[in-house]
Amino acid sequence: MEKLHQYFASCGFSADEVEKITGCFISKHFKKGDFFTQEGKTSRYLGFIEKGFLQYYVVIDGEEKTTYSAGENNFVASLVSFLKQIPAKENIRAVVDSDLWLIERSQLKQLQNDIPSFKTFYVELLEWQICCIDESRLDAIMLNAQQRYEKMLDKEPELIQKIPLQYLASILGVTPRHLSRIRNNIR
Amino acid sequence: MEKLHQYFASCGFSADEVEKITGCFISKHFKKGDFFTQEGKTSRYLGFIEKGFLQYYVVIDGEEKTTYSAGENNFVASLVSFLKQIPAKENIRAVVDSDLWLIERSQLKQLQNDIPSFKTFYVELLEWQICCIDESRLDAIMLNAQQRYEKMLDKEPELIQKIPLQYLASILGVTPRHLSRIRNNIR
DNA sequence: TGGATTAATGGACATTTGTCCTGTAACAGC
DNA sequence: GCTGTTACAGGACAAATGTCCATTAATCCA
Repeated sequence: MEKLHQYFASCGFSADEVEKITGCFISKHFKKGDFFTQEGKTSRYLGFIEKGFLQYYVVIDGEEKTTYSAGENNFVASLVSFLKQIPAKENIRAVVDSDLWLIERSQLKQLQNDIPSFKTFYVELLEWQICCIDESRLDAIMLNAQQRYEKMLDKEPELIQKIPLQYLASILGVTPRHLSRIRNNIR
Repeated sequence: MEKLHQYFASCGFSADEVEKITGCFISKHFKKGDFFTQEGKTSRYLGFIEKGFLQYYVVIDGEEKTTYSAGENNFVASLVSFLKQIPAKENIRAVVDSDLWLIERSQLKQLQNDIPSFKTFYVELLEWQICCIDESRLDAIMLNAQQRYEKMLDKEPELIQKIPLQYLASILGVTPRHLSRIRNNIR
């Protein structure tokens, strides 16, 4: 069974509701490097990551800086753009081949009208997103680059094999040169 | 008129609703240095900053690291603790004398039941909080310390007079020694 | 499959930022 | 007003991280 179904089933929706909800999503495959969101374009979809990993980044002085990243079983969106329907400030791209489920903002609102408990679910989803962003923010402040690398090694070991190191460096907030030093330290 | 009233009036609530909503808040004065939230304690209140400025921080190896800060007309809470009702990971304290309005989570839920449009308001508040956190996160990544200082100089000039420089340094994510260098550069 | 392109490693050096410290100024309480 | 305490500025040095580059390894695709 797909992770999307599992996810909504585990949120306490009935089988019928899960069908109705997941029916609002369309599936889309993203090849490594494909864009989910591009800077300047307004985000139409909220995505659920069935498989894969996505990186949020901005370009400053021609250099890519990662602002966030998200893996399987999580939702993905340029939140400010999607929520306010304004052009995105950031890019989001798949750093490995990824399978996503997409839903439009209008359908998300429709579900809130059609299924009473969905509004509560949506509030909880927003609260959850806040917690996730918060954790990533605390990590960035409380851990140094090596500790963040070790945390990633621990949480997503297989991912580190798949992502090009230059992306990984950007996700960790350091240069590839410094990531090379960190990897050397650990050995 | 208080900023709290103005805030809810500007959100489109009727005069009666504004009265009912603001009636759920209690006012509390925080002297410079007083704690709004302490690490390890579960946050009971969501606060609205009528006047003042608050700093969120964690202590690592005996050193305070600021994770977020909030000024007038904004809400304040250790969000994860308040939302999930678990012990807070961070401290929040007033860095200048501050006046807050406090509301309990249960009353926040009650208002959502009593005033239909309040649930929508609450969703928008959460969405707004996400946008605020997001902006602070992007600032931390996209700007260097001097640019963050200049942005603060621009946005909150009077605040910089009032906050002890050691706090300001922590808010900017640098040591006091380095803040001294930055101030020197700008002159 | 071979040649061209891209990615990873790590040396040498530069820059940024932190640590430790000292002198001075501001302030609080008696 | 004196005195102990705390806050601020900045020198000297150290550590962390970035820049630039050359070498080697991996990957792509005609």
